[in-house]
Order: sequence, then C-alpha cells, then structure tokens
Amino acid sequence: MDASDPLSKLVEVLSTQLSELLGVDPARLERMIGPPPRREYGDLSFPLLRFSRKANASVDAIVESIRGKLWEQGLGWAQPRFESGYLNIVFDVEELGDEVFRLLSAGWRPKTAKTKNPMRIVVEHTSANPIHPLHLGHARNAALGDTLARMLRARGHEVNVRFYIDDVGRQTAVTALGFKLARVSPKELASRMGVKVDYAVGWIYAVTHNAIEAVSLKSSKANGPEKMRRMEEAIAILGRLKEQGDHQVFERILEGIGGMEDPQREVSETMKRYERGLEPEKSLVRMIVDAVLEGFRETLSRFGVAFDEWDWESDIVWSSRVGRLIEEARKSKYYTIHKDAEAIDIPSIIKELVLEDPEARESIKLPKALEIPPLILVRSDGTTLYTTRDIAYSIYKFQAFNADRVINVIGADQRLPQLQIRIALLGLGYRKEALNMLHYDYEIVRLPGRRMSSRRAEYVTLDELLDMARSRAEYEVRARNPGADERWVEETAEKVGVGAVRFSLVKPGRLKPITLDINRIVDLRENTAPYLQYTHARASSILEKHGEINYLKAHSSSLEDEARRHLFIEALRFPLVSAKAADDLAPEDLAVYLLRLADMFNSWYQKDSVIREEWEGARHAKAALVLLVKSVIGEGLRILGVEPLDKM
RNA sequence: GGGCCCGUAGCUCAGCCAGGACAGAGCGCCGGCCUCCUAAGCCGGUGGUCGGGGGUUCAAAUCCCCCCGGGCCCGCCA
Repeated sequence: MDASDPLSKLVEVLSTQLSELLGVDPARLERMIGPPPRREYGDLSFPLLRFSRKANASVDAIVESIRGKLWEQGLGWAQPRFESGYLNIVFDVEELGDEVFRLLSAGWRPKTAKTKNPMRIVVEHTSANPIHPLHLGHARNAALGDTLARMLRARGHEVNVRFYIDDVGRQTAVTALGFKLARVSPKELASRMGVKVDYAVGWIYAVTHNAIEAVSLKSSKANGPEKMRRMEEAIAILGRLKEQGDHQVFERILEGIGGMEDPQREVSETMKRYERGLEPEKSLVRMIVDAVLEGFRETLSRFGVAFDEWDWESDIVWSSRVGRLIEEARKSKYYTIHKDAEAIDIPSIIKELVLEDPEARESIKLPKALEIPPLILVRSDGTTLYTTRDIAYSIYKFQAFNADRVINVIGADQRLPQLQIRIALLGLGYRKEALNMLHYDYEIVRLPGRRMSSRRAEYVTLDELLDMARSRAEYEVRARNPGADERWVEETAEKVGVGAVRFSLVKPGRLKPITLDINRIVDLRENTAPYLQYTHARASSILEKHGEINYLKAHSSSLEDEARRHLFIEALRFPLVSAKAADDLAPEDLAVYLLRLADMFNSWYQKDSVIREEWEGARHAKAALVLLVKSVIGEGLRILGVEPLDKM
C-alpha cells in the first residue's frame, strides 16, 4: 500500500521496520507511534525500551537501522534518536516543507489515510420507532451513525447505511388502533393541528396508549396505591394531550377505547393481523408509517444524514425470513421450551460454543457470572418477538450487502438483547455473522429530572433543537454581518446551527450519559463546531486576500519558526489521526484533534500576519501553511457532517 | 439480588482499552488586547485528596480486588 502523504509514509516505514527488528505486530506498533507529550522530545516518538529489552539487537543498532531505512525510502527529513527510553523522530522542516509544497502545487490535499484492508461494512443506525417524531436520543444515534459511515468511507471501506423500520411491534399496533378510531388520516390531522405529520402521529400514539392504560387499570382487579398513582398519571397526561391536539379526534379515541371490553386484546389482535399481512391492518399501518417516515426524511436531510436502504421489519416477516429462521431453530439442538414458549437455549450455547471457542469468547464479551436467560422466539399467540425478527434481520444485513462487518448503532439499554442475538446466531450456525456484528452502544440522553418518554409525548424533538440552534446562529450572523443578503444569512445560520448540534452530540465519548441542557447544546462558543467553521472562514479570508500561492517563491526555511513549525506538522498529522479515529470508531478523537489544530492556528494568527509579511518567500510559505490548515479543518468537518464555511 | 456503564478543576469533559517523559482542554471567574489577515478570536491569571481503600509494578488516573455514589438492564415490550 502506497501512502500518499509524508507522515503516513513515515509511520508505515517505521512500523514495518520496527516490526522486523522487534518481532511485534506492525499494526500494534503503528498505533504507538505518536507525538510525545512535550515538544522538546521531538515530532514523533515511540516507547522503544519497552520492546527492545526482549529483542536481540541493541538500542543503538535499532536506531541506526531505522536511520538507514528512512534514508533509503527518501524520508531523510525524519531523523531518529534515542532518548530516555524513547525513540524520538525529529523532522527537518525545511526539507519536509519543500516536499509538501511540491505536493500542494500538484493539487494534493491531506485526506484520511486509506486502509490496507478495505471491508464491506453495513452501518445500521437511528431506526427509530415510526410512531413519533425523532427526538434527542435519536439525534445522538443519527449523529454517531452518520459520522461513523463518513469516517469509514473516508478510510476506504465500502459502506452501506441502513434504517430498520420497526413497524411490526406493539407500538405501531396501538397507533393503528388509534387511527382506526380517530377516523382521520395522518396528513389530515397534521394539517388540522398545524404540525408536521410525524408529530400528529406521535400525538395519536400517546393519546391511545394512555387511554388504553387508563381503561385497563380501571378494569384490573389489582388495587392499592400503585394502581391509583398510575391511574392519576394517565389521566393527567391525557388532560395535557387534549389541550395540545384536536379535541374531536381526542374524544373519538377516548370513547372508542372506553367502549372496548378489553382494549389490550384489540391491540394484540391488530398486531397479529398485521404480522400476517392481513387487510385492513396492512394498508392502515403502512399508511401511518409511511407518513412518519416522510417526517423522518425531512428532519434527517436537514441534519445531513442519508441512508442507502430502508428495511421494513414487516418485509422481513412477510418474506418468510423469520419463519425460516424459526424452522431452523426448531431443528437446532439449542431449541428448547421456556415458560411454555418456544425458545433458544442461550445458556447451553454459551457453555458449548462460546466458552469453547477462543475467537468467539474474545469477540462476544460475556459479563461475568451473569445468567443470560433463554431467548423466547414466539409468543403463545403465535406472533414473533422483536429479538426473533432481529436475528433474521441480522442475517439479512450480511447477505444483502455481502458484508464483512455489520455495525449496529443502538442505545446501551439494549446491551442484553443485542448480546442474546449474537449468541443465538452462533448457536444457529451463523458464526461469521455472530462474530462480525458489533453493537456500537451509546448512553442515553436524559432531560433534566426525568427520561424522555414517547408514551407521555415528553421529548425535545430534533426539529425543535435544530430550530433553536439556527435562530441562535441567525442572531449572531446578522449581528456580525450588517446589511448582508438575507438569504445568505439564513443559509449560513442553518449550517452553523446544524453543525453545532451534530458536533456536540459526537464530541463527548459515546458512553457518557448526556443530560440535556439545551443552552449548552445550542451555545455556539462552547460547542465549538462554529468555532471550527469560524477558523475555517478566517483561513479562507486570508487566502482570498493573499491571492494565488506561488510555490516556487515559497521558502520552506521560514517554517523553522516555532509556531509555524508546530502548526505545519500538526496539520500534516491529519491523515493518521483520521485513519486511527476511523479504525477505533471514535469520532471524538477526530473532533478533539480539529479543535487543537484550530487553537494552534488561532494563536498563531494573532501574532504572525500573513498578508502583511514583507518577505515574499515567507509570505508564500505562510499562505501555503494556511491552505494546509484550511484543507484539514474543511476535510475534518465534512467527515463529521459539519459544513465548512468560507464566510460567517 | 446479579450484571454492565459512568465517577478526573466550581461546571462539561479528554487521557484509562495497548501503565512510563510536569494530570490536560473548554466553560466560569479575575485582568488585559480591535486606526492591523473576521474579537464566534487572542494573551495572562485562577482553579485538582484523578470517588474511597487495598494490591501488582522500578513506575498506576491507567492493571487487579473490595467499597461508595449515579445511571441502565435483568418481560411471551421495543
């Protein structure tokens, strides 16, 4: 594999050579070569002493061998030396500068280093229940999933992005029942309520769910304070919902549910009929879900998120993939009966397959001493469970794209079922699928005080959040650009707002629970996607004022200046940083790197003017440096789904 | 009851997986910087028993054990 930029090439040569000398896996060494904690030590460093103890060669011999190899490979600008346990590499920035100027003049710009092992990867994300608008939890999911897809593509993988439409479960059945009683279509209701269609559906769902809850509680034989509490809660929620929506429709649903002897049974019946593809449920559910998906698409496209495929859960069922899977399970030695229902014997699979298979044990990380219960496949009424359908869907994802790997972006609250699914796949003979399916989990987003709840219709929607961010941005943009074209102001505000939201959802580590502070997410300073966009705009402005860069006039010796030198080298690290972030599935690493680079640029900017530089050789070199930084921030932002701006 | 995740500066977090070269950012707070490439910026100051205790190691925020606090999960829900 030929690395196309100087630093990638350097690291590749170093890791290959060190690997030969030390007898250690080059990939492992590669990730240990990085900038030292203090600049005085050098530009790159590697903890050599840790490995050389076990190697035959002396440290001096190793360093000399490296020096020779670098020379031979045309990387003479990188000089190795040994210092207190570390192999430190110091760059001759003048030589490196000439090399980079040559590349820049030929049109090269830093890009994520390409992987040596391109794979076919499916990323499934967002997959929100299609019965209410997308809210903040989904926003985190979508931002992570979409960024992952962009990173992996930039790294050179073949990526296929899928949305799984959960239209088969209980929640869609509740919604369908609600619409049946409401005698109104989602679109009519939406226009009556003056809201997006997915909001109208979310309202119907919440009304119907709480009406059913109230009626069921009333007729239940149980008694006591818990029942009273839940009763009161349902009634309070209904009161609030009534005020928010259409009174006539509200009454129809309440009367309808109130008149049912057993509303829960009606829901089950609807669910059963839809799963069998019977009319009128089939058309009704599809019509409702289609309407919600229209709302999803509108929001997602604004958010910069696109999908390659939309998979209907019902299609997986109707195409008999689920039926075939259940047949396979029945023939399997791990088929069992649990609580009178058909199930897969997860404990036995663990004992016989996972623990006996080192690769599987490594890949499927079992919690210690946790008893994972058998996985029930079919309800006693004959309908399937979500996990069963998901096993079939998992197999489908691998087949449909001929995938090497499948990444599912799903909340951390689903760890157990996701684990069960992988174990079940292994037990049913789908070893490749089980081992190459990854649950990319992230912690939930909470509202201050309580969790978001679609049952209570209590959520901050993604649309609302984007609107807030945009209006905040619009105020700022207008203040800074008096008299600017109105359309430009609005477009810029949208890009700043969307960027701020996406960045803020991806920058914290995914396992940090986010307690939603809207002001914080919308704050343009702290959230720093706008800071990066601003830095990019500053760079653009300099280049515009400077005019065309003449690389023949640029003097690389002027890069020896401390601040310029560090900025230059830091920008050149982009291909490596972005590659590692992609391999680690860690968008936050890329985000943090970009912020650091922007900090360096802004500090430098303040004290070392480009266009007022008198010496032509330095001015063109500095302009080239600005171009380099601008290209890196631009490329990095695009990978994070944030639009770089030339003016703001 | 069991499992998993999180606990680092007043606040939000990085560093932990692959232990080492002075614990880092941002926000906040205090004080400075626009006749000069965009002040959404920059410079300086302030601020830490790395939740607590034990252990492994020449070396621990990082690995192991115990404990404490917060969250999530343990359904014929999704």
